[in-house]
Amino acid sequence: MSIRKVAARAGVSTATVSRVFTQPRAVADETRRRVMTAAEELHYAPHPAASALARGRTCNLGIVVPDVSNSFSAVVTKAVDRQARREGYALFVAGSDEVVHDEEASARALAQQVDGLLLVSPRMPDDALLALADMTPIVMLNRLLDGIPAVLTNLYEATGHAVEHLHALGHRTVVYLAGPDGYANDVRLRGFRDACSRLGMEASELGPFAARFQAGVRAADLVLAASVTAVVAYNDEIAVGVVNRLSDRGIGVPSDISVVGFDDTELAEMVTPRLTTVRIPAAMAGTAAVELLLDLVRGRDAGLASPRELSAELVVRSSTGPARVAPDTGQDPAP
Amino acid sequence: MSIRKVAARAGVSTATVSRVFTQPRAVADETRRRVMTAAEELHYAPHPAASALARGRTCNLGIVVPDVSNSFSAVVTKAVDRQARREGYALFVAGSDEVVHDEEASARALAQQVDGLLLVSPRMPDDALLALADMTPIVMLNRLLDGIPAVLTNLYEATGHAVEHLHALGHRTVVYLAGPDGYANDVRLRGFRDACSRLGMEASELGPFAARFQAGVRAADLVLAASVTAVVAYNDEIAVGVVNRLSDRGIGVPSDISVVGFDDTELAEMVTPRLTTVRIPAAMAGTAAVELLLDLVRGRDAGLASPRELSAELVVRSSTGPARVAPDTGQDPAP
DNA sequence: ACACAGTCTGCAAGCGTTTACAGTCACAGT
DNA sequence: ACTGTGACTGTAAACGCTTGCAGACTGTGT
Repeated sequence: MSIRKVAARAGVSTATVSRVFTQPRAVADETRRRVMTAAEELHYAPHPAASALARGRTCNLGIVVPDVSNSFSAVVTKAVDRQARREGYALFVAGSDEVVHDEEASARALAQQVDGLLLVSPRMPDDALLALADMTPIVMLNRLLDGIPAVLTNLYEATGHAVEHLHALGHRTVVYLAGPDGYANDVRLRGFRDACSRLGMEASELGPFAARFQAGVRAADLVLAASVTAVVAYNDEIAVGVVNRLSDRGIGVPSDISVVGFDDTELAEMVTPRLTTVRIPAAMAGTAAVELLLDLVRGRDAGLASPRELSAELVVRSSTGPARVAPDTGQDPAP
Repeated sequence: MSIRKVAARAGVSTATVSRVFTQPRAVADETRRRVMTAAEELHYAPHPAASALARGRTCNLGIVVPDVSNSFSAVVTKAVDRQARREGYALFVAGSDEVVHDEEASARALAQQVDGLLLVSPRMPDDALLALADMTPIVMLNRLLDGIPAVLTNLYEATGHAVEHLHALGHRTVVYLAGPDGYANDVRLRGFRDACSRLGMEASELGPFAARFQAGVRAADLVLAASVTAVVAYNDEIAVGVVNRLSDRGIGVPSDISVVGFDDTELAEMVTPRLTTVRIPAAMAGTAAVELLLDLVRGRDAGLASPRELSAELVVRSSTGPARVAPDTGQDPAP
């Protein structure tokens, strides 16, 4: 089942067979048909490794995500997979489990055998990223670094909207539940702090927490001890953990405490109360990232200039509501 | 950065460099050190495609899942990714979106460039599977076919337990919400039917539904029209959709209707009420599947004999409870 | 008739590794 | 001194495909 057998059977040279599969129009109709027939009869399919070796490209892409089973990552991956396949590329996936070392190792390993690499919320140091970018084209999601194309969202503003929303509901003391260190957390945190100080709200922070449900459950008790009326959580999973634990302890959401999440994963609509959350267009980001990446792969120098920015937006549902009169914080609202 | 440059720099032949990377102990210490130094200085790393071509193996595995962003698939994928990496393999992922044709196409495409393939709940016809198995070693999850190794769960029994559980709670009319056609649905359905008839329960079926939340929402109204007191749903997502919609319509779960899901995804603990569900050990299945696959790849003919069976079990939570007196079904219980 | 362009095909040299085989060398045994 | 052994290294032929180059052929314009 090598190209030679097919060539022999069709009575042509291997070059012709190769052309039939890579540039069909360069071959006469009659010849092409003969070759195709022979190929089918022999169940021939070109050998990807050989092809990759000869052409210097693999027609494979790779994606490295923090957590394969995280809903946000999964949605991104799904979109990427879809778009990649549509463009004729197969997709490697690797999860780093938030471990920087593994992330870097996986990325380097994949870099060898792909035409381009997608890094979702990478946490490795800048120079590691630049080194990677030297090996293969890369595009990042949710990370900013000069010289590396990226797809971002206006999360800073959207976080501000979330805080404004809480402020408008009468909340004056808010806590931010941090996720794993990194750009993704930084931008949320900055948006949170800036908005709070702009609006004169009392802002505090807890964490970092793992971006998981159980971490949220754990966080809830800390939140309660912090005497706040509102919580902004790093992502939906943490937010849901908080909500569940609060409910278990008899604290009403949003009657006693309001909770805001991030991502707008499917989860947000499934839990009770439905989660107010900052929607990040994960699927769109995945698709856009693949397009950007393929532009690079194909030599168009798009995107290096300025990162592509998508719009995140606050989705108000039922986990946020009017603030209760603040618990004994010792300070009254306006006189 | 080819092996030749390294060889030149280290003053040895390419064969020696190659050996340093593939069978280090076949090279004298001193030589090995020289080669390593040269390699590092040149940032050399072996070219995977060339290596694959020469050795006939790629050190890549592939997995095809019905839906990348589905929680169950994602957990399996995560475990597979982890185990594969641990064994020195990179992982291709492809989602079929439940489309049989895409599933088969993806699988065939991947089969070319992997040492082995994992098929999660494949829905393609038997002969397509056998054809695939001719191209590359494959292992299936949640599908049974003579001659192809698989990892299964005793879902038939576990489904029986779910029905018994409902029966014990006094339920006599149950509906099963079917998922996409295929083995996974079949085994649930058989377990459901058999248990119902064994226990003398009135069983009905609706569907098939897509294995998604929204499909469950839609199903809920059909359930209500069917005048049953209990529901067994194809998976957790559908179950949660049902629960949510029922709640929205003022129907209590479990006070009015009990709901059972499948998979025991993280979701099950996050929603209100927490979901009674049949736990399928997804991560364990993924890990086991990789081990089985690698046994095959490495030539051990394990697993062909009988599929590896893991145990699924009913996890009782709060979405099931004592049956209400049945609505006007026109028939009384025992006289 | 002849030159020329255009279309199609084949030749053969890679692409970067691996590995069977053979060669070299040092050393131990006789 | 000679052979045998083992440890190490090099030679060179694959692996299966791509592609620049050139040759063969057909048809057109003059």
